[in-house]
Amino acid sequence: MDVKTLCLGVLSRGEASGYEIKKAFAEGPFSHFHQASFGSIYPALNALSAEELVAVRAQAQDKRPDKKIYSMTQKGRNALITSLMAQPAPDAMRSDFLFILSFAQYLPAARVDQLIDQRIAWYREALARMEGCAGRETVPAGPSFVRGMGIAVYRTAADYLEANREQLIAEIGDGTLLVAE
Amino acid sequence: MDVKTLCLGVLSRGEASGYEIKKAFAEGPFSHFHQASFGSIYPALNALSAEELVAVRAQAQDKRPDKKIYSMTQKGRNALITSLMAQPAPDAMRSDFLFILSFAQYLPAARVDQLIDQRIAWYREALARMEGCAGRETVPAGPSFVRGMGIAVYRTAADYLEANREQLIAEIGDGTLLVAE
DNA sequence: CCCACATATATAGGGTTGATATATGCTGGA
DNA sequence: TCCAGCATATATCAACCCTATATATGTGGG
Repeated sequence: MDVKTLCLGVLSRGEASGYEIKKAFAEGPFSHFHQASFGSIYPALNALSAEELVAVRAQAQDKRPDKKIYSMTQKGRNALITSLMAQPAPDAMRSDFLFILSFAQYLPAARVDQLIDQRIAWYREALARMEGCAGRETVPAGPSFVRGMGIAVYRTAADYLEANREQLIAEIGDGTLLVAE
Repeated sequence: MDVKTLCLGVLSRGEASGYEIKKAFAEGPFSHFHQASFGSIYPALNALSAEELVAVRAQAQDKRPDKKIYSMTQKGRNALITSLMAQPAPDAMRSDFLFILSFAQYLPAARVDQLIDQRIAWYREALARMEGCAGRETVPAGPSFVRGMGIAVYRTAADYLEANREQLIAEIGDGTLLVAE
């Protein structure tokens, strides 16, 4: 699933600028299962535009770069459906947090404690965001299902950290550092 | 967390070849929270070798390329600890599956059904693998904690899919395709 | 009052993935 | 039995993507 397809997906929900598409991945409804950066979004929008899968409309702004508002064409809609029908790549998680924790026995207990604190806070914040954006208008079945899964998984993760952190801290004696300072 | 650090992490558990490191990310104990490909592992091992963070030992093999067995040096051990003490990058999930499902209302119900089937099977298989590798030898606190979290999260995900799939299928009428054909 | 942040687009540089190349033994289905 | 596909084992390249940076300015908190 390349960034071009991800952009088409966002645009299928309504017109948007590159900046707004970025926000959809940073904080919006796609944030818990896909991300994309400016460095890939802007070239992708140019390519989509060249292929006529999206249309551009420049909105002049005072003392700012013109806002380029993109909207999906019928051709783009067809291309999106085709991509959605293709076999999805296997899911992938990347977590420096879990990688680091898998070496917990070599780290100071205070450090492990702090990392878990931060991670729980992050999950709780994400959960508040995801649970908060309910209710306003009727949500279609797809987004509702996906959102529910995100909430269930995040809640499990946060609960696990809270339930098992003390045991982990207890088991890693502070004297087992690989390097003494 | 670049691939060099990930390789050091694998090597901290014992010497290994590039091929074996790849397997640790594809099916091994790191597979559910990090991945790395040959295209990044082999250059990373060369760089680590040049920096003397790992040592290489060539094992001649019959009618096969020599197996290069890497082992971590004390310098490498220090470098790993330093990396583990740095602030971790935020966790990220990439799931084409969830992206596609968030457009479920535009897809044929049979397709959605099939995708969920595949995904549940994938989770169950991963769970069997993760639960299976228990018991053999005493597992340190870090890996045990991380493994437990992976199991908890995967089980929640699989259970959610099984509990909510029928409702999703029921809600997406098959006549709402964006493209006929 | 100033620093940090939000808006808004764009690009260069560097890291990663996925596909491909090379070479061979083993195994399961036709 | 034969062959296709998979596992072992290393290596490289193009395509893709992320991080950091550049540019320009309004706004809000300390």
